[in-house]
Amino acid sequence: MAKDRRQMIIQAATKSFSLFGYKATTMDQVAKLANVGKGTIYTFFKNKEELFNEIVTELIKEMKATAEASFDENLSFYENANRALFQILAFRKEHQLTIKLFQEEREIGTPAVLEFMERLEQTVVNYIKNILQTAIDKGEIKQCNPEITAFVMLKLYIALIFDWEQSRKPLEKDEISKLFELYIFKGLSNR
Amino acid sequence: MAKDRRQMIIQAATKSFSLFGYKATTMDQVAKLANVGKGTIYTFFKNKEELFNEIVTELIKEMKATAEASFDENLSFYENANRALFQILAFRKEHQLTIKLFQEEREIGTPAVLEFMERLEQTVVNYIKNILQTAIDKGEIKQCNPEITAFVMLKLYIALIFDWEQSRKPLEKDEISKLFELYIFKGLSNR
DNA sequence: TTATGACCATTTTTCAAAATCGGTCATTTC
DNA sequence: GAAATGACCGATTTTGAAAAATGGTCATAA
Repeated sequence: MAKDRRQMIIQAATKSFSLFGYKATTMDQVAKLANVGKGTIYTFFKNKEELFNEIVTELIKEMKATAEASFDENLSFYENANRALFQILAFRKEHQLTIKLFQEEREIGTPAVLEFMERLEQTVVNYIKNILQTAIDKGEIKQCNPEITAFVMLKLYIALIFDWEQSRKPLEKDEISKLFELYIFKGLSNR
Repeated sequence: MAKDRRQMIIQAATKSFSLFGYKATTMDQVAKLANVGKGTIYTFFKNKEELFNEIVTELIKEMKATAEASFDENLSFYENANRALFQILAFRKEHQLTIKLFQEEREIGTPAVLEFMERLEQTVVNYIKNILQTAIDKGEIKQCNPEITAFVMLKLYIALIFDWEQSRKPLEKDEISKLFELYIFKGLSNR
């Protein structure tokens, strides 16, 4: 039962963060869930925030892996970007930990959680940026600032998936995909 | 001094809302500023929220007028949309009342203020929607859902003006204009 | 050497008293 | 007598001090 204590602690903390968020998770709670003394946690992690960082760093890695897994060399830039963003935002919606943290960001604004969100956004933007750079180099898309473009693509996706359904009927997956193509890729112009 | 009491009250309330926001403005405060008894306010306005609505309705009208003033029949759809959105978001940044209300939305989330924000967004989307519909009818741009498109355009503008400068160096006005043209109008595709 | 939980300083929560608020209406003003 | 007023009311919010809880430590136990 008490084999790899470090793993037990991470498991327990993940569970608690997912259920209660960062702020409402106590170290006593984690210790109890992990079946270790509280002091033991501090032999593996400097403090609560580092324990949290360990977990969310892993989460971000997983998200990146999911996005990368959906990448297909033979598909167009647009197809790949669309897939990547969709995977990432689907991940957000499906994993209890990210759901809880998004809620905590909005409702409490816990600094550690805000930092995580920034890191997450930066990671996504960087990933899309790479896809963009490749497409630019291949001449598949116009010259453009990859950082700003990646940023805009992410914001567009968030607008279509999250913001739109704040007040209107949610859009279907392939509707979103079509709109994404229209706005960012093809452009509205007829000339 | 006590000429048009209604105007005095509106002036005083506007000042107080601009300085302290909706929640932190008291009816006593407004009465004092307007040099009237508190009861007098209630002979003109049903309650605090209606006084507020009167003022922000006027504000929204002004914004719309500013946007409409910058409209030029002879310019392209892109030019007009860009001008309209720029005017509107510049208005936001320059008027003390909107600045304060945006802050209150983020920091407190006062219901009356949230309602105003929704109304504001809806008005902007509707206005852009009209410009879009005209451009579609003229065949200047592709067939598209004008509501979603207007929504996306607004969100893109907000992303470029407000969100980007949360963490990075603000973009210049003509940079934003160029990016807007690139993403929404021309599209990234080289094919 | 490693694990632990009683312990500590600090922060957060609680909760009741006090203050403040939006709104009313009997009285005053013109 | 119509319009204006501010003392007043019930409801909500703020305050502040006591109590509880929390992150982190470290002397002791395993």
